[in-house]
Amino acid sequence: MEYPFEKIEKKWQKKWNKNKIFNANNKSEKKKYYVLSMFPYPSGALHMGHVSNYSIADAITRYKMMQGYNVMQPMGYDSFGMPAENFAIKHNSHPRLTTDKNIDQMRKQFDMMGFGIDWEREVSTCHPEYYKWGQWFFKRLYEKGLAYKKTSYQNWCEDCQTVLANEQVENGNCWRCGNPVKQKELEQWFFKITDYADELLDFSQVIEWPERVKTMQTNWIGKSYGTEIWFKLEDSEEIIKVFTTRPDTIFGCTFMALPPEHPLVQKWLKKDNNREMSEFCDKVINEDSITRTAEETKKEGIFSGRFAINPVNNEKVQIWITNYVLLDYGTGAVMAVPAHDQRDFEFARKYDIPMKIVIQNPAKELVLDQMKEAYIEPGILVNSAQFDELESVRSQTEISLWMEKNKMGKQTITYRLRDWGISRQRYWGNPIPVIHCKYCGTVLVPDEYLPVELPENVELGKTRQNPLLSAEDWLNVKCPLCGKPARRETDTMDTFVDSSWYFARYTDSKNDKLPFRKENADYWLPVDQYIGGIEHAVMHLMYARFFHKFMRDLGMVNSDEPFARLLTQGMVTKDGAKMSKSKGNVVDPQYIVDRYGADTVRVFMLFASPPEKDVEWSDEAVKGAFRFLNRVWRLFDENLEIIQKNCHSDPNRNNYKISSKLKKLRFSTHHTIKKVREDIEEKMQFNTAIAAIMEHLNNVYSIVDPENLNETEKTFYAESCKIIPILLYPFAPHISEEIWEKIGNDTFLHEEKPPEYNPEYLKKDEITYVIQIMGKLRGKMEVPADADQEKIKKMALEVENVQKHLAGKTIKKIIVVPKKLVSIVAK
RNA sequence: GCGAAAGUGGUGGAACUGGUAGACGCGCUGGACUUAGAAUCCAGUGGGAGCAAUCCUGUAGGGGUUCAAAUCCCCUCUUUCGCACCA
Repeated sequence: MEYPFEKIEKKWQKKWNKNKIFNANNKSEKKKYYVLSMFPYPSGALHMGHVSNYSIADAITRYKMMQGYNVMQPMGYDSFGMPAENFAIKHNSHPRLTTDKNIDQMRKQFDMMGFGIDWEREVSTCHPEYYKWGQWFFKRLYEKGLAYKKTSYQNWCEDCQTVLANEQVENGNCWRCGNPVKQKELEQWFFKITDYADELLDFSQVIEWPERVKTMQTNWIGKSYGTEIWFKLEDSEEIIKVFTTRPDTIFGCTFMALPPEHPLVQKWLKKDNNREMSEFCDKVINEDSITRTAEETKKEGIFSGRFAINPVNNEKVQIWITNYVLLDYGTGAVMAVPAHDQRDFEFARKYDIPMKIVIQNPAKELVLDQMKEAYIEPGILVNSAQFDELESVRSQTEISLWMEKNKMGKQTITYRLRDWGISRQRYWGNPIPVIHCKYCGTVLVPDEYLPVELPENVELGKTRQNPLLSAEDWLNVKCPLCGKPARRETDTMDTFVDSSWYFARYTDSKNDKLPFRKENADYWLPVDQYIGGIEHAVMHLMYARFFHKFMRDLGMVNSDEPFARLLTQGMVTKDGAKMSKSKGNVVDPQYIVDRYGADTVRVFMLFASPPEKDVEWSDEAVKGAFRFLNRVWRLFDENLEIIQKNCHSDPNRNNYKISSKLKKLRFSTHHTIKKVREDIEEKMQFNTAIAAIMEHLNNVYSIVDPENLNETEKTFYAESCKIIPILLYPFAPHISEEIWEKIGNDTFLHEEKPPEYNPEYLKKDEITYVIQIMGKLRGKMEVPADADQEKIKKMALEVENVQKHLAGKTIKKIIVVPKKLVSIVAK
């Protein structure tokens, strides 16, 4: 007989709902605990990744409630974005329709899983009540000089008249029409995240973040110290600034490398009318960024016909236009030192550009003709005028200071991090609250007119350009300053903007005067436990940190970091691969819940592996989880009366002697309490916690005749049963509540404190020692707990198998590891 | 190429600051119950030798430190993830 999971789960979901136990108060005597899972994109149905993510979050939520915290677990939807727009284009519908439908479905499925969500705080980023405040933040950023416009190159499809994301470029062609993708220079909005670069490198205010996420962000920001060097052009007063981390190699610079996008190159192109040169530049620029940055791409270049002057020795160096320099890193220009930089070396060999050794290898003298690769190690400076014979690493500061003094350059810091481009030429996103006026320029929409609502009557799919251009009523407005006809900005914001502050909105999600009240934010923030996929390690998590710091600088929050603890959970795989429609290995949670119930799915997910690791889906293992819950159910079903009668009295009250079997069970009870609590509280390792409960259940089942126990034993037996629903509650809440009620309680389990273990019951009279001889296991023995070292040694030597192995050998040393083993060294 | 993490039975995974490798689950084998199946229960289960006690071997591969290594160090291989012509 299977336990009636369907009835039980519905019953308790209703009860929780009715009693609003998951609706968190913004004021409380209790300490707060904010549990947040990354909100989902409403793709339609819940998938296994969601189930895994939210099962972890819910286990933490419920456990923290038991510990007496005022817990908030909110939920919402990251509901703007390309998929909905693409779907609408394809099916000639509207993104709002499908989005709302998907959200309704997902909300139902969240409830079916029994997650303890505070639905009163629900947000959806595509609702005007929410996106109004994204626009509000845009304005604040603009006012502080942190939102600005600049041109940048984008993937562009001439035929569709639209910008394409990298994922919409298929083999260099547009995903929709198949025409080749070009690079187009466009005006785009940016947020100046680089202003916060140094602070984003500082992780001292986060309590627990995985090291690797911090490393990834640190590398992404990529702070490097170096020198900016100013090269004059040979035939003009113009200056090219280069950035280098190796000023010690400056005397070895034999050419300069510029990207085709460099403003000087663009200028020369117009001036020279050199066909070869402009063809080369066109080719490089028009390669989409994927191809261009691929490792296999060959280094290519063309001589610009111009020379620059190396300021340190006034030597003429050729200026080359190349495909391997990036416009937006450093100063967008490179001083090439082929003898000491591998990329420059390859390039120089290919185009027969001279090289010069300026750093000698102290171990083995370098000879130009024999070099097969650049020498990038430290060494001794040569051919470097007054710096000859200096050690290269130590010479760096000296050379930089000398250049600074002689106005040839300066010491500087460069970041790999670029400003955050937030412009999207799409409909289904948050409109940028800007109006363009011929006379007044860029004008912000006044706060009282926010939000700039998305027009509903747009032609999706008919016109190929940004649909907002087709909404003429919306597009043409009067300038708020001069009242003359003007046009709205048609770019919408990157959806990462919406998800950069939602964690704060949850603290006051219905507020229509402000994004949120400070008192609420100060009470709840930072998020105590954030949970989500590792794929967001850099982008989302860094944008959110940036926003949080900005909100702090506006005085809206008083914390430095949004997320105190971070757990990056693994993905759900099947047959060793990520579940995806294209691979056809998707398992639908709905089907599994219908068949086995939500508790089973949750237990499986948490039991299959530690949270940060991938979970390999297995139909068989799910049955195992179901079997376990059935065994729990049956235990209480078959022994209900005896448990019910005895579980409410203190097991220590009577003092009949108890058998060694019951002592063992008592040990199991208290050992399990200790283990489960440690696994959850210290390690967040739910798989071993569940394993411990399973083991304990096996121990309880080893008492086959509970009716025949004496009164004291019965209470210990009942205690061993009673802890099961309590410990299981965070993982399988429905069945636990039902059992809790069955054995005669009228409270909810989240009101029950995690049980305490009694250290007295964990003490053992005898301890098993292992005996090793020369590192090999040779015997075991039971030793009284109070035996001293000498006695333990003596006992070990008496063990028969030990004696056998010691025959004919002399004992050199005996090591006793207390409560563990005896190790004998003998020859 | 750079950076990070990982590699343990047939399988998912355990193993505290080095101290009985394989907890718990799945699968498999044998048995009980059953007309039969499902469900359930009992026993066994890294490989090899042996009736057995026991012994040998074993945590990707190779070396090392140690009384003792899955764990620490060095080298190699593989996989996964992230980033990438970063000057």
